[in-house]
Amino acid sequence: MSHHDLKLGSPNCGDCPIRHRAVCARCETDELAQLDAIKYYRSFQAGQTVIWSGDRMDFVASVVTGIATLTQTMEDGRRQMVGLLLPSDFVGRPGRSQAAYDVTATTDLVMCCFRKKPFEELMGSTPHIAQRLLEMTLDELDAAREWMLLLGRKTAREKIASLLAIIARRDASLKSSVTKGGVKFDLPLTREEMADYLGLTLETVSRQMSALKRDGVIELEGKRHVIVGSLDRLMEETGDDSDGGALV
Amino acid sequence: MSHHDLKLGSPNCGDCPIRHRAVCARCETDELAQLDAIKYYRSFQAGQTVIWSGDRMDFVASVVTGIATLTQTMEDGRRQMVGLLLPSDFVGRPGRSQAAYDVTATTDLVMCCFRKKPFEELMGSTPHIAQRLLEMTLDELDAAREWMLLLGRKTAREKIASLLAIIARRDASLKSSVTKGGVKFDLPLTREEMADYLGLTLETVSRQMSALKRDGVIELEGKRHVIVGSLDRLMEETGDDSDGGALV
DNA sequence: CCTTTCGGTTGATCTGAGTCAAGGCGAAAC
DNA sequence: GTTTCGCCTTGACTCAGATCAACCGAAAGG
Repeated sequence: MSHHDLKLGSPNCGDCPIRHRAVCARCETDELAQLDAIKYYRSFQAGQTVIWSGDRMDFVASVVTGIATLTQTMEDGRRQMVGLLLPSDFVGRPGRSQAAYDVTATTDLVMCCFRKKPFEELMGSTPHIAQRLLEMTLDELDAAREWMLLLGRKTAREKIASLLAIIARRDASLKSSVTKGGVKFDLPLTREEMADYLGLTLETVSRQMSALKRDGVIELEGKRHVIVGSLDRLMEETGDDSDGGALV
Repeated sequence: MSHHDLKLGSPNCGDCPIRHRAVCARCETDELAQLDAIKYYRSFQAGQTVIWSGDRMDFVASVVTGIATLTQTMEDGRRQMVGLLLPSDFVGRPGRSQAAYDVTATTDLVMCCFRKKPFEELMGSTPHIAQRLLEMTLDELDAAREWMLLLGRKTAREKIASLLAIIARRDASLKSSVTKGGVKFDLPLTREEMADYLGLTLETVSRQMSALKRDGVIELEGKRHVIVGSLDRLMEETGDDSDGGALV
């Protein structure tokens, strides 16, 4: 990871590279200065709403620390999570003035915001940034499509296993402690948030978590701390192809 | 729509603007020539596979005429459509050498392909193209997120109505014949393809189509030709907010 | 012309996940 | 220390959509 990967992020993004991103070809240090000039930080407490769908949004931002979610809500209250923002992920879109989704902090959250107008101008003059953004957006589109398969075709058990695998994987890469197959991590989501992610009810989430525990796929320490004995065993439950499908 | 919107497309893309896209700021005509130099056309018959997931893919492309789908398939055969490519839509991603999804022609199809290597180089030297691509990708991400809400939270009836509304809307904008509320169009998808789009079985699709007919929301002429008396009535069935939610 | 095939419809039945409802437990509040 | 509240679990029952199966009609192909 080069210093360029930090461009849209913050001083300590180094802690939290979820996905590896390609390194830029050229080095123009004044970009950083220009970005610095229009950036500011905002903090939110767990549970706080960052912005409501439809609200005026005059910034774009990237997550520094913590976790945020994008959700859509139907008139009658049915909710579907459509984005899970981890450190280094990006929110907002150049050329749009209203938020399209509810953005909520699920943990304490720090975001690095860029005022939209100057950011757009900078994007026009600095091809680099559009390219980085394109790359990130394409990654997110891939994630969304994986997610669509999950929502449309997987069983409740497979959905849960898939979500646990996603969290385990990112947690492992974060701590870069590739333990021999056993992994421990804290769930950053409540049962209800998991349900909104997976298109299930919270009762079904709870039942399937219990079932996976009963069947020895996972262990639970309290409600939030998960221990996965064997990641391979967990992966068997996801319904996914065994070969991780790492497309470059 | 300016001539720039056609850049990644083909001579007759003018026929098929599904979504309006912003017009570029500057006019550099040699871009067109450069793109022309690396492009070529490929035709496929309805039902033909353009490329299989995992296959080497040394081009990126955009749809000129016809419709293609992106689908993911699980080992046991469960299938989920994750993209519906209409004229002017883009496939492939710079910086990736393998296809991530099955791409299939559902109607006769003409694609405008660009050899990947030179396209990437061109993208490096022409900021313009990355910006267009970013914009298109963001649109697709939004569509994917709408789709996720559909897959995760809508009932079978709402799913069908939503799909019909999507097709009706694009068909209307294509023919730009904004009839007083009544619309006719041909379904470009089989019941099975609709099912793969919606995360349902084909039987459920068929039953819900019949139900919508019985309830006077739509009429059917043959199996494929749909008549929607009132788009508003159809929209009521989708579960979506009434205010179209046109975010700029 | 008959037969096969393909896409579609419809019925009967089954079942996975939703719904409704009753607790449990731990942390914060009083 | 006990009450409250938020989050989670579990049970009983229901139901939307899946599954299995029969059948229809149009087009293709011999």
